[in-house]
Amino acid sequence: MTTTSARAGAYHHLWAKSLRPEDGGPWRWSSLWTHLTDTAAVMRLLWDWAGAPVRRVIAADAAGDDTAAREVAVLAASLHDIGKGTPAFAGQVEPLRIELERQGYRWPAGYDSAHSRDLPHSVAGHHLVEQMLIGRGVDKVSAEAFAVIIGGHHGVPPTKSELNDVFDRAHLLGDGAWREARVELVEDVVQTLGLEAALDSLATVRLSDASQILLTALVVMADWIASNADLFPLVPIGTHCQGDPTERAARAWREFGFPERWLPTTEALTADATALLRARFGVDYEANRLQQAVLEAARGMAEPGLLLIEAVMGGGKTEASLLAAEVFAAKFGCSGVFYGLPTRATADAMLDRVLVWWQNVPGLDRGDRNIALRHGNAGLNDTYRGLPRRSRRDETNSIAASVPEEAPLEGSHILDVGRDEPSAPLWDGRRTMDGTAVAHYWTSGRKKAAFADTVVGTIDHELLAALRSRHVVLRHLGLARQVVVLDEVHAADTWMFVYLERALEWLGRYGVPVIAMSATLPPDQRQRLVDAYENGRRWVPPSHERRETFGELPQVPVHDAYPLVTALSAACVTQRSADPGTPRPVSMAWLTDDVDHLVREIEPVVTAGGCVLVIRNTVRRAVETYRALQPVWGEAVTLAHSRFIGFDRLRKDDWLRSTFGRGDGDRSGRIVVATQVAEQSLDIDFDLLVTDLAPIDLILQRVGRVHRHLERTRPTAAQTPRCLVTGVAPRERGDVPEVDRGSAYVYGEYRLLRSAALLDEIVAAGGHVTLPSDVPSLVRRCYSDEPVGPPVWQLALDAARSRAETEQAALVSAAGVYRLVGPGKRRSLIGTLSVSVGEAETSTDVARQVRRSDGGFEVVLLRYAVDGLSFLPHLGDTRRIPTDRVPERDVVRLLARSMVRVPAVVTSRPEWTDRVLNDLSRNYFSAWQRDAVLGGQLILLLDESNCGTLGPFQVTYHDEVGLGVQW
DNA sequence: AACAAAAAAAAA
Ligand SMILES: [Fe+3]
Ligand SMILES: [Fe+3]
Repeated sequence: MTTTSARAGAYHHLWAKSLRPEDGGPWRWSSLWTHLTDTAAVMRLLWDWAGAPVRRVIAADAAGDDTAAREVAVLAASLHDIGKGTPAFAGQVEPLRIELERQGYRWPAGYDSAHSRDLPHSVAGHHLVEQMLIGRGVDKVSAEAFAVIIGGHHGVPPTKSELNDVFDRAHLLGDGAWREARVELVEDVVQTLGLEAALDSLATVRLSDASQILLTALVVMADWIASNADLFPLVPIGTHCQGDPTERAARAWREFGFPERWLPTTEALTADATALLRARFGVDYEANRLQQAVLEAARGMAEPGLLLIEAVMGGGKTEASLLAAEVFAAKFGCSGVFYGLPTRATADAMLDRVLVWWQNVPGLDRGDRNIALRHGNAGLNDTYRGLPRRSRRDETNSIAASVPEEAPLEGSHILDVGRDEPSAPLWDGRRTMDGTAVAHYWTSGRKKAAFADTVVGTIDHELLAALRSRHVVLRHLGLARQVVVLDEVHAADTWMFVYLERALEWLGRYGVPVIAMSATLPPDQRQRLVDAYENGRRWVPPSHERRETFGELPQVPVHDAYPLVTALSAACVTQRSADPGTPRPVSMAWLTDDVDHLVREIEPVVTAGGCVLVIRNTVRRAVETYRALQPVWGEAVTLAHSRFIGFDRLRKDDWLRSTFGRGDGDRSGRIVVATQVAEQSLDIDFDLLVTDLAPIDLILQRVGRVHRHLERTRPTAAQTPRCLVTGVAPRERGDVPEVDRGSAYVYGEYRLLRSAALLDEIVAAGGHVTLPSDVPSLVRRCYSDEPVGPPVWQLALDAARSRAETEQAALVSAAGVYRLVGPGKRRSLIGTLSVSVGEAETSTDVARQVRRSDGGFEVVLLRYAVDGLSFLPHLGDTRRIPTDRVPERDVVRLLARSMVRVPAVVTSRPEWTDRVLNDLSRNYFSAWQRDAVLGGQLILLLDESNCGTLGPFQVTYHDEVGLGVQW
């Protein structure tokens, strides 16, 4: 439906998109007018999708007027690519440039299409819009706050210096015909969409930083939709797209088939807890005390806030959190849930449970509901892949998902895309072996994942909202629509906590209800979470020059209870405790750190048919212990740690679960030697526990593995649950312990000494702890600085403390370099993602990551033979693996399960790193790079005896011992 | 020259 140039006015020849002809077909294009009006019309539709919380944030800057706020959003969308109306951009495509020249446009002498990079259209657009607003009498601060949405519509807002440079590049901006055309274009667009009032409103609307972020994200999303050539087809050059933009957008939106957002009912606000539980999860049992307490707490929260649930694993927390999430969604208008977990494996498991809830939870919405799984290997999850790929409103109710495409999009060559932008992404691409960034993960699911109503993923996807990274605004928009649930918060280390706090500030600012679940937290961390959320919530409209005075931050009472439910709402903290369950006494004792003593303790238990778990703090110690026990007990000894390929880890986890889980496993006489992998979420039970000294919370977590299943009958030698703590050099009673060096590296000497002092106390008092009632006070004391231990320890404790404080401070400051600025700190987003070279080089620990990397890295472990690559033989798949193309799906899956982490030693010196990377670079297969799972992965090849070389190191792999690195 | 576990990484 096109005709030859129907519209008068030279501005109609400005272009936004062009399509390079394939096989010599005619050029196609989209005029700037078309693209701007399309994007603006899409924005009007997106406004409803955005949901109440997002709209409230933006409307607050427009005197609470939702319609006025929407029109500001539409205006921003209608101007987003105005920077394409410049010689810098418009000269890039020859045939379009020739047409423009015919219309009277002129290019500066010596213009070359490479000049477009000197003035990216986003930066030009920011400049033009800011100048236009200032010309209309808008003050500079408000003008910048609006203009930066245009400046940031490609994911990175411009910096001050980039904006200053525009003044020196006026020739690329263009005057005369260019300026006139832009003025006419804006007039036409504004009139077409009825945006006159919105334009006038900018004189009084000063957008806050939060609104700037959400509006930028909405513009990006509208732009992506309006740039989809299936929904908004390009037309042959010389013709113009016909039809009313609003109608075009409405048709496109229907075709797009985006599921209607979840509109929760008010049922959860009043219904009985047990009735809700049964209806949402299809169970027949009654709601427990914790679930009731959580539901009550959520109902009692008048404003969006933070709900902190400290309780043991398996206490019905997941169900409790989703009931609370439904309450919040009903109260505050959230469209779904973000459920964040610390690992991909736990996220995979959670998807199944959240799916049940998502299918059962009632709503006023009709049709499908959107859900996404968000983590690196989401594409390998069968549940996720099994969900319908696309949804249409007229089909029956089902869950729709955005599942990654099998293969990257090929054959389309949209030319304008980012052509005038520096090509390096803000994210440092994966370091590849030939030194160039080739890490192109491409899946259609990835981008859509942020837009799903409900998302299950790794907690990283919440933490990433606090990282200075390209398109971080999309993460904000996604989360601002949701109730955020974070599980196993205690697992966050110092580095992650830095990001967790900042992310909570922003969530508090957006009024996003947050449910955080954890084992007992030290009071200090509890307070910091509350402070972060509350600090974000306390914002001042940017039009107010003076900062309003708020009261003191609410203090969280120190309450040694477990389980404990802490609720922050409207600047008030309330706490509830729930039923702690059956008290479990466990006897605790020290054990001398050598093989003889260990054997002597294990022997009677094993002989009597019991089973033993030995947890070591380092892989080295675990392997040593395994090797020492094997001569005595042979096959009865099993080793578990993280330096196994995924295939073996799954195999071992399954075996652990079936052998030591509930039910009758073949557990008699068995010994498991493990690192911290056995501390994680496995529901396994042993008759005796031996553990290295660790911070007390982790010891208690490990203690949770001994006599975990109360109903089980035990051998006489293990009638009482016992935990033996070792990993400390022999000492006289009362002496300062000398902790193992590796343990000190992992946990820090200070925390270990404090933990040892508490254990000495326990032993001196009879050698018993009672779970869970003793947990809170022990955790509190281990993580505070209050005096512990006898007087002779104090010197050592003080020294260790000051070292710990120095290290902690260094880590926090390194982690903070790439952290986003908090809400309310800046008037505009200008430069908000940039980090100066000076800052970035303050320490070698500085990294643009939400988790600290230790220098180790993952490799795919494969066997090399003359006729090609194959899997390690014990995987039982003898196929040769093709390297000239992306292998079949099941091969890719097995490749993903052939991954193992190489320890950090190999990169502990730059010269080794170089040699290691050099070795790995030989196994670079360009055909694999376009696969989402394989792209950028490092490959390590082993010979027939499972040996390989990595720079100066020899590598071995054994399916029962794991990866060994020797030198 | 020793030292866990865990995750991330495309655009209009
Ligand atoms: Fe653009
Ligand atoms: Fe655009």
